[in-house]
Amino acid sequence: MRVRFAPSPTGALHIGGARAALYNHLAARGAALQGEPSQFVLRIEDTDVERSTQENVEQIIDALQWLGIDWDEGPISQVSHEARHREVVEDLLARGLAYRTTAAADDVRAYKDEHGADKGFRGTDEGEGAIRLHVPDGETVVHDLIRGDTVFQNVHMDDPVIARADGRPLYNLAVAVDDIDAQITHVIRGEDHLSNTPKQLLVYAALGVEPPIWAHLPLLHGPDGKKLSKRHGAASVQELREAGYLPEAVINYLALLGWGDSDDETILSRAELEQRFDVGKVTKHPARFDETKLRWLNGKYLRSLSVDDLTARLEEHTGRTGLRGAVEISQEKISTFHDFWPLAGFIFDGPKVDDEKARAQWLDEEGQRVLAQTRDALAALDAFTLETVEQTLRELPAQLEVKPKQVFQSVRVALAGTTVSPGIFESAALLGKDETLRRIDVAIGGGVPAA
RNA sequence: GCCCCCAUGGUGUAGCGGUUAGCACGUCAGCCUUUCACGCUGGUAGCAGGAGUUCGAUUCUCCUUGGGGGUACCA
Repeated sequence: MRVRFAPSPTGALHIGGARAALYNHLAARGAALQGEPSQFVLRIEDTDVERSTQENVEQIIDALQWLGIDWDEGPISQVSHEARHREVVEDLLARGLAYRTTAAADDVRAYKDEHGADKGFRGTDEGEGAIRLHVPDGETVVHDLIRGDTVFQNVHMDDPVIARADGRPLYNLAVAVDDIDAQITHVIRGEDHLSNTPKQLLVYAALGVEPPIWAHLPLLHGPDGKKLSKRHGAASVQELREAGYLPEAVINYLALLGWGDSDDETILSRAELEQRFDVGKVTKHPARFDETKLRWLNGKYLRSLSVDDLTARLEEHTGRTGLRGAVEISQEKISTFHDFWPLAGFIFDGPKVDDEKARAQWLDEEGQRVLAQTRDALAALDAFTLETVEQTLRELPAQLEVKPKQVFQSVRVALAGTTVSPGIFESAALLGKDETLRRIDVAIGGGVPAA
């Protein structure tokens, strides 16, 4: 099995594209597991030289590598096949399978007005103009691993333009020729290509080459059912990465978006996916990309990481260092990298200053009285550890005859500036005795945290 | 307009003629609990509609409706 991923080099790796890449990759790796020689070819090219910039190509490669999708051949990043394409076009012309015509969109419309809206355009050889392929009578059947057979009546098909008047090749010719040359056996791509497949099949037939096995994936939509775009939030892998998701979670989520197994497992490792994935079982209907479940999955993966591993990733993502202690006490409370700083940032940057409500409720007269007592109790500790801090704080409510919540929340607001934080014993222990007492002092002195 | 594809709860899916229609996310309730989470328990919610075929349709066929794609001298 030889499959390829051939995105248009626009720079961003669209989520739908990433899923197509993943499915190709899983199909190849899965087949390899069965002992079948398999290759995954990466081809980033365009008949439009302008768009195929090195920068765009590199962005896609980078996104693919982040996801952990590797390739056996490629990437082919240049418009390197034009000569070959021209050669094929000349051959088709010479054999009378294609012809030149100056007919443009208006002429095609006029033709349909005359012959019927469902009749495909048929031109005559004028010896100049764009090059169109002759569509023969009959029908063209697309055999698809996911959809079964789809029959297209050739009468409905316009003679497709395969090259511009200046000889530069067009997509439908280029993909077919490139896939033939690369000896691709399975073409797994988005459903948006299904309607154009008959045109490509015509090229295969004209060249006398056995076509590959097709598999057209359903498209991805946004949460509202409309085409996925930036206004839905993240629409590309780069944006997902920036939003603080783990590549493992993204892969797992994408694999399950449009494909399901009779097995009910949800959390699947790369190895399990390679083993179980079956293109034939991909759904036929479009799926909505909804970040809610991705967040949940991401949290699952994030919590399963070792503290060291998570710390390293978080330090890379935030550009800060010395995060380990904070990571350790925050891990079970966050589901993406972006949740980390809002939760634990106070440890490094001081208490939050904008939560007036929390301060009003917990640093009022009663709160300050409790904090004063708390401060004394903590100050008396020789060893300021998680155990001693916890023991001390737990004894306070009874001694002061207040509810436990009064003590814990007042301390929390004094240390963090807000009512949401990692465990309070853990936070105090991490801050250390001096800093903990300092923050409590500041809170008692009027509740205004120091800079 | 023309051609093509698709249709199970709010979302992602399992199901492949007979099931109490399963699982996961979400949501709701409860438990746990120093906050927020995590975790656990339980609940809620679905076969788009209409004709057939059949002893029997979520499952097969057709129509309607709805959604999507294609229709460039774009990819």
